[in-house]
Amino acid sequence: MDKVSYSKWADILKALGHPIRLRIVESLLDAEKCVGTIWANLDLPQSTVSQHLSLLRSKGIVQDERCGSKVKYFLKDRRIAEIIKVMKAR
Amino acid sequence: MDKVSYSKWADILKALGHPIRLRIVESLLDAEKCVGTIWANLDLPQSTVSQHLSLLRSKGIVQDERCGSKVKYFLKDRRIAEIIKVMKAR
DNA sequence: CACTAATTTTAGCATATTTTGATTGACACG
DNA sequence: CGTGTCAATCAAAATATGCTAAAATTAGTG
Repeated sequence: MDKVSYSKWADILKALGHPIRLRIVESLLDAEKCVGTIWANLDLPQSTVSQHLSLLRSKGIVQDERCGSKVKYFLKDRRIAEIIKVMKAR
Repeated sequence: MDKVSYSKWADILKALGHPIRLRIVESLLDAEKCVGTIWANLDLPQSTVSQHLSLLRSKGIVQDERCGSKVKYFLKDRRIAEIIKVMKAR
């Protein structure tokens, strides 16, 4: 792995390395969801959820798409899903 | 994934989410190494390396074993290696 | 024991991250 | 346009992390 990859992947892993963000990402494994739906599962202030989404977006882990008055989020990199699959294995 | 797993894996991913620690872990993929050898590849103060090793150890990512005056480190959880394999894919 | 090499630990400081209320922006609808 | 809903951003406080330098530990050797 070259230097760029090290810091890129370190950034990605760091972004995943937070319980709330990990839950958000896992909730997007099977389907895209809008912010309100993600928020509904998390018992946290709306701004907190939005900040975490913003971080995940800035690292290229998720992508958003406006859909009328809502904003949908979905996973952007297939490998993220694979990493989570490894974690869940046994 | 249950709540305990979320915070456990978030901790693990956070620990991996640092370029130095990622390099350390990657260097242990193929073989165990003593601190001096790990240090030699990193151009950092020895105590800094030791602190990163200590963190990786506290998260159960690596394990150490004293061997005379040296201390060897090796990966403890096979799944960590699998996560890195996913990262390196393409 | 004294000396050296290998490694860890501690302490302090600078930076970065996390959280949250308040504010702002975007959109739909009457 | 005014209002309500959904979501992003701002700003400030609290907390956590990373690094350096110095001191401490542990083991091997004469």
